Amino acid sequence: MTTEIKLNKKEVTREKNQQLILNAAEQLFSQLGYDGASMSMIAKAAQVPKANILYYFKSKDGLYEAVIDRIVVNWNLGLNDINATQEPAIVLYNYIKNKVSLSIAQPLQSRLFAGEVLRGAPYLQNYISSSTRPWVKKKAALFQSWIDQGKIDSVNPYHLLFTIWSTTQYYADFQSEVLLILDKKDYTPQDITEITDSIAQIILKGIGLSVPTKNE
Amino acid sequence: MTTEIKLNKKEVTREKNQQLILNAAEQLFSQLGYDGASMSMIAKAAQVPKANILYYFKSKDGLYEAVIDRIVVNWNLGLNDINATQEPAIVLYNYIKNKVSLSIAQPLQSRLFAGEVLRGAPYLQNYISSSTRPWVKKKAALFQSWIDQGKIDSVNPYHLLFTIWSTTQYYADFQSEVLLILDKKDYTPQDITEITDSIAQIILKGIGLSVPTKNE
DNA sequence: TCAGTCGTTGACCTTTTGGTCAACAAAGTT
DNA sequence: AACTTTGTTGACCAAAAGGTCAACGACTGA
Repeated sequence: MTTEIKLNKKEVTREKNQQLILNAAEQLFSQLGYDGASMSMIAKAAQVPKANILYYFKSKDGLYEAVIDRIVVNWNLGLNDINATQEPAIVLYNYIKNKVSLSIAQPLQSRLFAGEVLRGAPYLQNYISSSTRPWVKKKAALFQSWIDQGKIDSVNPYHLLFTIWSTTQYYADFQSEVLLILDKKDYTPQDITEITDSIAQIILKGIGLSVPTKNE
Repeated sequence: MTTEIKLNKKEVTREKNQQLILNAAEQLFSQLGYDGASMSMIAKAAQVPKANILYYFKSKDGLYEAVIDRIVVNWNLGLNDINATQEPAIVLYNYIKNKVSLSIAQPLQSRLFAGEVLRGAPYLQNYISSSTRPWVKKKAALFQSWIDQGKIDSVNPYHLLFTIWSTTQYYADFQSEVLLILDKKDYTPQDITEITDSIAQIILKGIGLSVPTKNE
């Protein structure tokens, strides 16, 4: 029964090497896109022979899918942030705050994902249809119930969600443009606070709420 | 003096062929990215020998830059939409409406641009620094003056602009995701109205304005 | 200890890449 | 008509792409 407990030396190094490769691949795919990043570049970055990557992941496609799978798993962990039991203002504020933090903390993943979607999401269609869509549907229903109870203004729940996503992801995906315009080298902690506040203020007030004061 | 008036047969076909090539290149670069689209694919799509493209544009880089230049020129035409003389609500509403229309009418351009920025904007840095940044600065000053006059709420003007950009572009750049979630094949005219209304409602109310009734 | 499995890797393969070139066609100039 | 300039294009090239393979190394289990 406990077959997965004993980790051979082999299995340990296997896991380690795979993560090493995935890290390098994530970095390069995010920076250069699927076609822009070559197997030999990834091999060099991971300090591993190219043939070794092919041994683990079968093909470039396989590697790319593995990279995306890992991101999706990670992101799913934080997806259920929207909790129905609290007040709308608190729920939405926390969701926005978390999304901004996540975007800025993990821009590579956000950008890789964005690049995928930009090109028609060939590797993500299944995931979006089977995971994201039902999740969105549930949250849209929650928003609708808030509307029906008069807790928030009447807005299309889907577009409300898209508005939150677009504004929060923008700072990761279009980081280079934002920083160029703001004439900065990086986001400071103060920037992150300002971004969160701006977005939260506009969206919350925009649907008839006010930003919650600090009593979570 | 009037050397540019007489268009030789040569110059005419030159212009025509260049536009043909640029159209094909725009399409393919937008769909597949810089590295994903190859010269032979573009040549085939434009129904022109590959060597001919190289003759006109010198290199793949040259072609890419030409494609981007054309887009930038087109976009600049619509950039000065924000007009200081009218009421904030009307100005912003029209700007949002135009941006949504433009995004959905010209998704290829929006996505090509987005792909560029995503990868660090290597070909756009100069343009952003020299054109976009000053423009943004001016508009931010206008927003600030509205704030000082108490016409709109106090929000960071830059982030207000980023919010407008992100929400309006989202429907072009992430079209595949949006359509998958909404379970649609294309945006309908009604969708466009709903998108515009949602965004305008949230953002305008979010800064203390109300959506203008139909009297431009 | 000794098979047998799993992992490692340099050499090698085919295909495609961006790009060159030389020979030729077509227009403009005199 | 002769000459020059500009455009056209198939054949070609070196480099790099993704991927295969066979020989070898290292660990495990009996």
